[in-house]
Amino acid sequence: MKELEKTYNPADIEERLYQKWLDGHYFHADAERGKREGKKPFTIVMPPPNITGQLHMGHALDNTMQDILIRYKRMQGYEALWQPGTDHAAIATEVKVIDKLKSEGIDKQDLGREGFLKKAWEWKEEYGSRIVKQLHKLGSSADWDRERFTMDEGCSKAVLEVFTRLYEKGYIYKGSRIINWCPVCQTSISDAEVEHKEQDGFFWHINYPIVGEEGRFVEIATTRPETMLGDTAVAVNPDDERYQDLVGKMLKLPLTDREIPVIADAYVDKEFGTGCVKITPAHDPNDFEVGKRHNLPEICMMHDDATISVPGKYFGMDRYEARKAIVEDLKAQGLLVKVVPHSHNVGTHDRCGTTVEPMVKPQWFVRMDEMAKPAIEALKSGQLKFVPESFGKTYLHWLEGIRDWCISRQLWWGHRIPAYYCQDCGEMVVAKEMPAVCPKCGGTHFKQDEDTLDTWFSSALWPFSTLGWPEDTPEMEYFYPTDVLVTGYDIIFFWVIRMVFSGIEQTGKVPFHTVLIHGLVRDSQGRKMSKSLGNGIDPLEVIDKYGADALRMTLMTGNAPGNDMRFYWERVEASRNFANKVWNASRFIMMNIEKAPDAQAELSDLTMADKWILSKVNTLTREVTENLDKYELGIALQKVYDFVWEEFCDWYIEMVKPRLWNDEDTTKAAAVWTLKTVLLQALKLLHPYMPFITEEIFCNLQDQEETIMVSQWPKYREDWAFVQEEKAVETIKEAVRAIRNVRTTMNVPPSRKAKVYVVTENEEVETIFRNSKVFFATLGYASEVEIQRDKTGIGEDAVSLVIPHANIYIPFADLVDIEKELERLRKEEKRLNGELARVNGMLNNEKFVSKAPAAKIEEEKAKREKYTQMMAQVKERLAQLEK
RNA sequence: GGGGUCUUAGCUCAGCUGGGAGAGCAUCUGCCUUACAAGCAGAGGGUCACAGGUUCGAGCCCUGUAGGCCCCACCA
Repeated sequence: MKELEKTYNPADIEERLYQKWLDGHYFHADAERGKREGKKPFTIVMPPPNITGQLHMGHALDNTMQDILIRYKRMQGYEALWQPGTDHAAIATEVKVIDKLKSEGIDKQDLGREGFLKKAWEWKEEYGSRIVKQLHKLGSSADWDRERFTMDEGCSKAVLEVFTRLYEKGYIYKGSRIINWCPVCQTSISDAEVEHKEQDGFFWHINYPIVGEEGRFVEIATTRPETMLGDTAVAVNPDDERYQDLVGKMLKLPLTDREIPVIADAYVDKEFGTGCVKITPAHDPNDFEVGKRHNLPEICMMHDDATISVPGKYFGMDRYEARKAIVEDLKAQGLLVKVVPHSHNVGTHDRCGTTVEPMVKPQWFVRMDEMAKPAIEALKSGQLKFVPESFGKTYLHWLEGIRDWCISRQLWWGHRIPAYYCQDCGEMVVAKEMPAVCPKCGGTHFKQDEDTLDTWFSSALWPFSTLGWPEDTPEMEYFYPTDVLVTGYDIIFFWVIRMVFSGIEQTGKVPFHTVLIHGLVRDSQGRKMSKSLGNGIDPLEVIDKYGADALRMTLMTGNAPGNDMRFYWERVEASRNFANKVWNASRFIMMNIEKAPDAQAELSDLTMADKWILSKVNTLTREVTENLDKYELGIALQKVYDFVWEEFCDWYIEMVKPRLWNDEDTTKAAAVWTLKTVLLQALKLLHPYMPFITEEIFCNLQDQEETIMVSQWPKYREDWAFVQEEKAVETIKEAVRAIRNVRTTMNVPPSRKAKVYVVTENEEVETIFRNSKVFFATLGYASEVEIQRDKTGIGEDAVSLVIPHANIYIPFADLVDIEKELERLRKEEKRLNGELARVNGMLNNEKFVSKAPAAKIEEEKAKREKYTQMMAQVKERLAQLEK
């Protein structure tokens, strides 16, 4: 056993212990071993962090929660697999690599696809493991032997398998649809990647001249005048009396030489704007639908970078530049009726903030209607559960209104779409490998589709692709479906939903039964932590300064599932203080173990105090286990905290000191045994939250087991439930608190000891106090303690305290002020009066007595008895003093 | 436009199936008591947003109101 430092210094132990765990392969889960030993599997797949990522507070929270669950289950004897890995993060990485190349003076296009991918892989090799190393510092007990990457061989194989299967089933198709286009990233993006932002803009009212009717116009209102270059109609509501005669007429499209028809479509809201809507099928999703219904031409009027592509004056202008020019020209021609300020929602790309441009392009889509159904059913039937439950509604709402998923991206970094085009006849073949011969023309030259897949396509397969699917691996058989998925509410749409329907479709099973949702970690003022604001706190800095345990604890205290939390240094300090408390309590115990190194004790050897704390830690064990099973991680931690600090340190350790200091004491061994036993058990309950400090102390405290990580999670024991002793100690605590309280109010310093008389006629209470004299001495600053049946020998100059079934008298001769005594007693009388009024109110209520549960009634009756009895004592004492 | 969520002590937040309002920090008063001053002992502080309802009993369940936050949505 080593001597411990006076204060806990995490930096001294964390790295060493993590290395020990790695060397001991404690993180490793094994399907064969699990099966052989008849263990139940417990599996969590880690949300793969982007290879471009740096550990931030969100990761720290997410992974701490997972680590807590995994460590807990591992200690409970499950074969616990925490499957880690990283995500190739298509756009994010491509952008990073492009930037890096740019700084070296290299252009992506010059490198060509092959050359670029080579650079991208180099980038991945160099930076991809950075975040993994950072996760180590957090103490994450993931099975790093199984670390995967979304673009590794196995995951890529799974992607090919899923793509070809879905294609054959008709669930993946290629088509020319209107999609969200990012003009800066130059790629299509999915609906989920579009973020709607309220923007102040204008409503431009423009007159479109009616052909053949000089001087007559149709007034339309638009927020995007530049798109008129792509207009192919103007629509009115078929029931709109104002415009009945216009339908079918032709309009001259200003600034162009085109004429477009007026059509009638129910999509138009008569009440909104002018009731006339310009239709631009190629640049607006609604107009696209209208266009389909009316067979309108789709005129694409922009290049991929959102510059104007129609020949003429505006050609090559940026869309906003063109807007200005067009408005000016309309004004000049007298066609601009008015400009009305108008705020509206604009879709932006969530990665770069660019305003998305709807475009019609040939893209690949996943049909969602059929696959959404079982995913909805999974939640409704209870096979899938969200914690907290309300997020289930978010999930359902999205799935019920889901549209087809655009999965193709015009990027190079990612899984290339396995579609091959015959260079002779143009036939398209979807296959896992490039075909040798064209099934249609027999040609042998093929070219693969240039597009890659949405990065979420591969993440959607993560729960099974990482376990070896599509192969029949032992891991698939044993660990799948997984158990819990832990993630933030911000990626339910991106990831959780797609994993669920992919899992059901490919494996026939819901990939996990519980989704544990957490909120965002915000700054002290409640703002989102962000790079641009510079308000982020780096978890690694917190670890350096206060240790990983303090960071983890800070993230878990007072945090309820799904709720955002604020992070600030004072909270870390509080956590650090707790770690130090645990450290010092352990230090105290170790110093005393030396006095009885091999202390063994039977339950019958234990004193009242020993049994009390044993009973307390036993109850704690049951409650913490229940809370953890319900994913109430914050509550469980709070309970361990309260137990360790208040019950164990502030009361039990203080109560036990006299026994340790007295060489004659025959119960010393029992005390040492209890201290050690209770501490070890508390450490185990705390270990999932604070793995490092608990491991260090555990190993210093005993030498039977080499790590707390795989020690057995404690169980509730009937033979450790000591009801009587718990009650007795509570009585003593109440008495001690009353004494301390009165001493403080009277300004008596601890150094001034005083004799304490306890007067009681209750035999049970008398026995308790008779056996507890020492506690009055050490905890209540008593010089001597007399337990007696009456007031013999107690002068009138004593302070008196009323506790249940007893009076306590402390002679403070010179300090006693009768007036203050009376005041104190009257205050107590008032309090008791209030309590009695409440209890009587309930018990005198017939309805309460007839309807409330019997146990509740008994409880209230017991209280009434207690308060009545105390009240009698107070009254008696008051009467004495008032004389 | 729809949906969700929050409103509890000066601040930040817990509060499990309804049964006498809690923690941390901050404040005030004493203590360097041989594990810990990153500590010990004590104290003050709350019509649980508001209004109704259900119930013997509501911070908790239901309805409405006000305010905050979030998500979704094609009103040009």
